[in-house]
Amino acid sequence: MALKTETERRSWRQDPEAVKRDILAVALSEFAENGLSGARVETIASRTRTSKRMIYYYFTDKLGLYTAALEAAYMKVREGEAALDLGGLPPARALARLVAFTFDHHRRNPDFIRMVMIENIHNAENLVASQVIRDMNVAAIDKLEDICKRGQEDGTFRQGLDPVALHWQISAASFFNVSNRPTFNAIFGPNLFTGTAQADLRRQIVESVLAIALTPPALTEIRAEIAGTAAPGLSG
Amino acid sequence: MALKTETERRSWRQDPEAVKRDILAVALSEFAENGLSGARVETIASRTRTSKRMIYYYFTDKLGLYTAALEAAYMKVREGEAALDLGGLPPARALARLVAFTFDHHRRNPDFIRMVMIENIHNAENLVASQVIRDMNVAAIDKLEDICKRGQEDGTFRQGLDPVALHWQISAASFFNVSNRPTFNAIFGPNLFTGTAQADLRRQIVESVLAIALTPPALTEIRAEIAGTAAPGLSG
Amino acid sequence: MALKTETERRSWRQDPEAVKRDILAVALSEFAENGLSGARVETIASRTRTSKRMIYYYFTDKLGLYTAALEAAYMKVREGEAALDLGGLPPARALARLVAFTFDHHRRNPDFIRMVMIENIHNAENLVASQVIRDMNVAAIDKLEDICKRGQEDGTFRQGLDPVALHWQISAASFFNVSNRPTFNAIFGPNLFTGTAQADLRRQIVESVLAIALTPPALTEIRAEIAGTAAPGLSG
Amino acid sequence: MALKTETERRSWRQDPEAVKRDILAVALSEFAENGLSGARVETIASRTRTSKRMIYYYFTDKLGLYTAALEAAYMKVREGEAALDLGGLPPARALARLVAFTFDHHRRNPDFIRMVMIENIHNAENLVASQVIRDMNVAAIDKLEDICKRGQEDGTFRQGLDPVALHWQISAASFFNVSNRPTFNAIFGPNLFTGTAQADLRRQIVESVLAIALTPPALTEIRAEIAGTAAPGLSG
DNA sequence: AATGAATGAGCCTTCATTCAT
DNA sequence: GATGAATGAAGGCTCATTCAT
Repeated sequence: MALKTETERRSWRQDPEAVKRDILAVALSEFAENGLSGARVETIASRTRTSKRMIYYYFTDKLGLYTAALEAAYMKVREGEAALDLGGLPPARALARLVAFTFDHHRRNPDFIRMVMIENIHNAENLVASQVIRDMNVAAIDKLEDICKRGQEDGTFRQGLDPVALHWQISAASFFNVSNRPTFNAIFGPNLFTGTAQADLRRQIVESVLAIALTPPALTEIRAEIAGTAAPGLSG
Repeated sequence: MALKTETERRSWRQDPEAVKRDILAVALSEFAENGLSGARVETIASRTRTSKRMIYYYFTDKLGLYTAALEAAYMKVREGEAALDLGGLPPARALARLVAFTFDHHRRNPDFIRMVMIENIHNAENLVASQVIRDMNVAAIDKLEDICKRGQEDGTFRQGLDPVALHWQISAASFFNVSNRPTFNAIFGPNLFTGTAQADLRRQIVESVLAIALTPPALTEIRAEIAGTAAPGLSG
Repeated sequence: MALKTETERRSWRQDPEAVKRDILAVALSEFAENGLSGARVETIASRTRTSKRMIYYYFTDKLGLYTAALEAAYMKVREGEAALDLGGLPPARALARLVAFTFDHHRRNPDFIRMVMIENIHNAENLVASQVIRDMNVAAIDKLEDICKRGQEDGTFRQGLDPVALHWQISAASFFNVSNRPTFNAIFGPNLFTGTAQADLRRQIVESVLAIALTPPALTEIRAEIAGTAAPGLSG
Repeated sequence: MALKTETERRSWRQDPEAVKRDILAVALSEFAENGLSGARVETIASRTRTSKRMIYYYFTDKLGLYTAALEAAYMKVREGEAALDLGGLPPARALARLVAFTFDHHRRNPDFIRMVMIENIHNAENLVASQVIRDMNVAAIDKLEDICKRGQEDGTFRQGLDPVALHWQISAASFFNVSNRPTFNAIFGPNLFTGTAQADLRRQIVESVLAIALTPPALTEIRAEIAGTAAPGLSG
């Protein structure tokens, strides 16, 4: 099969990590597109620089490859999140930026969203089995927890706020925006997914989350602030 | 397989509609559980009172059966929604009740949620192909459109409100609450899915949607109202 | 593959039992020749009038086919044994005939011997799992038990004789004669497996078993008898 | 796989014979357990202190390794037999001891028995190909031939006795006792393989062989002898 | 309308073996 | 001598689908 020339092969031989990365990248895209049972090992292999045999050499079986791809998807997204710099922003502004960033980040990573959808179809069985992913996600709301703590200390955030519940709110809107776009689009048309409508949605989500987290006076204040300036952190 | 007595067989013979319903119910549950490629025609047939041949007789092929199951899922859910009686409620209260109802309704119909997830994985290709479903969904926001119109007429709702965008907001939270429960639960634990936490979430979603739709004075007013009474429409 | 004409196919269509028998006969010969892991489903199928797919349709998997073939081998051999008529022979003569018959019967059924060898290599795991075979074998020493009882009643057989132990003696020689012929032949040459040498071996085995079972006087008597007549029942 | 420390490695480095012995021991046990096609080169390698590559380096291919293991099995057993000291025993007693020893020796070497079974399944093809084994086996009945000669010279053994046929008798019982234990046990229960039953079987086999080899008067005599003494050579 | 039998394409996986260093 | 990486051929098995009655 796979007609690969001898020179092509030599170039990446003896670099197992590169081979694994290559396989993983293809696998991620195939699984994201077709699901666990829908993806074909054959197809994955053919899009790879290596052979089907090497997939089994490095990943044991189809499920092993899927799990590795799932982990890779999480890792990639978490790395992107880590790049988010909330600098010395005051809590309210930091939260606003975090929400907007999440909304944009999810839009930029549809493969990750699809992998999570697929995992949910499978009742998160493989995610549960992966200690790697569970560890990563514990750290995922560190930023949010920090913001909440600071906001409560300086009195701008409500007391009794649950960072996990707040994360749920942020995720719900940002995730749904990508995951359910096909059906929503099919039923109600593409209007909501154009540039300006998406910007409106994002603004609304930021608003809603702030309204949940902030005390009324702090909310009034930041609204005035935002209205008075072009929000540089929200562009994306 | 499944040893079915002759008398059992006769009971539903000559009733093609019953046979189709039987097949459809099984198919829905199997597709919802395993996805399109994950579900097995063999398994569906064995859980049916009929044979595999009848599936092909009535539904042509696997995809035909899947599409029919998808339509059945939508139909069942839309029927449930139709039962919602917003009576002569004033717009704000009607909206609050609609949001709460949607949240509860989605929780009660995980199979429907899963079918929609699966459709999204398949880029809504089969939903697009089904005129039946598209028609149903146009009617799905009739209630919401009516509420918006009435709210804008009596001045309690903001101008320039888009019913579809509002529907998006309502759906996002209600859908995500069911669709992503497995992964969310796996990562952050089950706390958010207990009775009281779910009630909190629902209240928050109602709040957020009202905050988006209502004018500030109307919002202040309904908050006072709700605070003063046990909200009877939100139970469930 | 398997170029089988349409007319060929029609002749045995809709006769599932014939198809199963056909598969089973081929499977028995292939497993006996190559062992469980050595046999190829592909090869079995190609020697069959049907396709590989039907093997799985009727026998679930390779192990299922193997077990069925093992059962078939036992069944065939036990049927052959059932044909042995010990009539109203006195115990000593009946025993002599039984031993000689077993020796001959094993020689005539090398496939059965090989299946039992293979089962022993697999620690009799599949035999243990087959209730069918275990039941058959309980009946296998009925004849011998009857002979022993009669012999002890008329005083020609020793007291305290164990039919199972006697069966062991009979089997050991008769089985080994077939099972170990290849290695024995390779090392010591083919002399022992020629017609006259085999006849000598058989006579010796009959002698040995009688010596174990009979009381000294009865043994002396039957030796005289046998010497005086050509043993018609022992030819083979 | 198998994390082996550098120091471990050095200890047997530069000692090719030790490496070969190590491989051979593992191979013997794996082939004996699983047969030729059932054994996995991978598994053998992993149980070894070396790598898979070394197997091919030293033994060319799987069949080469199997043949070497077969030879090793024969060699080990023949060495054990060589240790048997028949001293200056009179022929009848020597024969009795040889039979008893063989019975015990086979019981102690089930791996060897299984290798011979496997060879028979393969029609002794590899044994035939091994000059080493054929030479060894010619010597295997030297002891027996010597006993026969001495017995015929002193008149205690019958004339016209074939040492090979006698070897066949001894082997049949001793071999079958180990080779067919799994199936026999599965069908008739474990009774025959307990300590006392095995002792009975051994005594019976010794008896039978003596009955075949000795002249009637010599037989009577040795029976008296054995009855009068605890047979020291038969313990095991 | 209904059914058990049959089918071919293709899927996941494994095996013994060899290459490059 | 020694090793991890790599390979092609094939092996067991499953899938949606159709045939003959």
